[in-house]
Amino acid sequence: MSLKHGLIGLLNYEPMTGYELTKFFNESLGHFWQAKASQIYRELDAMEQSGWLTSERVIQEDKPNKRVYSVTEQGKAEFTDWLSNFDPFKPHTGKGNALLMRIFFGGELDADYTLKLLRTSKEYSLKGIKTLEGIIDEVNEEVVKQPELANSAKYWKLTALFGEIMNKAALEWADKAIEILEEED
Amino acid sequence: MSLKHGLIGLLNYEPMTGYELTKFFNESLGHFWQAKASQIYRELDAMEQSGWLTSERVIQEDKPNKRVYSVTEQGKAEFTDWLSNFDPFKPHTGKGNALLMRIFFGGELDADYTLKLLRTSKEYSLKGIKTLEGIIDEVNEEVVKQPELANSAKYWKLTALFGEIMNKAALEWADKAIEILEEED
DNA sequence: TTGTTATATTCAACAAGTTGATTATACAAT
DNA sequence: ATTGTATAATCAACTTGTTGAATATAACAA
Repeated sequence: MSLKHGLIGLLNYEPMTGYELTKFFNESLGHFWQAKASQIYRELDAMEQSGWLTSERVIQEDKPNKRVYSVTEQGKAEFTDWLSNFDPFKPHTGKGNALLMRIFFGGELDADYTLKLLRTSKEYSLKGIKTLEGIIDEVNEEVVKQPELANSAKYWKLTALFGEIMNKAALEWADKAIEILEEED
Repeated sequence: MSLKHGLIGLLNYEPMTGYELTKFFNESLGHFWQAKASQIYRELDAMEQSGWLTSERVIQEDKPNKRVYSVTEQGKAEFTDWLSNFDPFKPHTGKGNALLMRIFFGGELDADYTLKLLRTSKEYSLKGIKTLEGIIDEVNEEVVKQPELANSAKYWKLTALFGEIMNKAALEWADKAIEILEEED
């Protein structure tokens, strides 16, 4: 799971309450991953149980009291571990985009690491493009054998085309990202 | 949920067993949505409970016996309903891509419907591009205020750039798809 | 005869995410 | 007084998805 790690990543910037985290998370990583407050509070609790976080009750007078979470050494170790161990070839399960989550926190590690990530991601996209072109060819062959499928097949190919275009875009992005990271040396 | 509807969609082509469905699903829609056999059998069971499917035990001599699922009238109604009611502006939760799932089964409806879907999807992408450009601007403003964020911000912007490029690609895809669907009139 | 592959299904446990309501405090505006 | 808004957190129920094993039948090959 990466949500937990995304939360640690943000708490690493500065200690926060669940309330603040919820807003911060959805504002910063929100364009590729959103989480509900109820889930975030639950994860926070679980991470405290695991010893990744500690919390402290802060009494307020102008507002309701709050609980501020901080990352422990163990939590930091876990985060760095998560950040630096990524296999883009392992089909990413779950909802969000674990690659982007790691890129987001790229500033915490050497630029070299992110560059490596991006280059591996390019290979992944290249592989995807080939697979999808293969799928389109297969569908075309099927239609030769069963011409009555032609109409349905048109739509099937549209979804494969989507994948192809998206993989090409991901490739383009990785190239631009590499350029941006390399240019300022 | 769309997995259920994807399964009905395939069963609509022809009645199948859970075993066949699992393979068929992952081979056809697999490039944007994958499901494990254990989940598919569970959904099949749930849909039979809901009256969307009926099943029949088929005794085989050369192979283990099997259970063949067929779509009921109620299931077909549910499927058509799902297919023709889609709000691309409702942030799509869950894992797979519900838009693509609908496009995949576009052959079951008027081409006009899919065209409408694609045009709405374009608006959605356009909106996304603007939002992401806005995010990049905001991050840049933040960096002016807090120059020490510059390094981290570089990575944050990389994720926004990803979103921007992806949305542009989705736009490009929708245009091509519209072209393909329109050309053969 | 033993192992392998393909067919076919089931199940328990867990992890992750969503819905929606509820509770509480405090300030500001109407 | 009441309504609205922001802050702050909690909870139960449910849905969706993953892991991984277990069970069973039969063909086929070593």
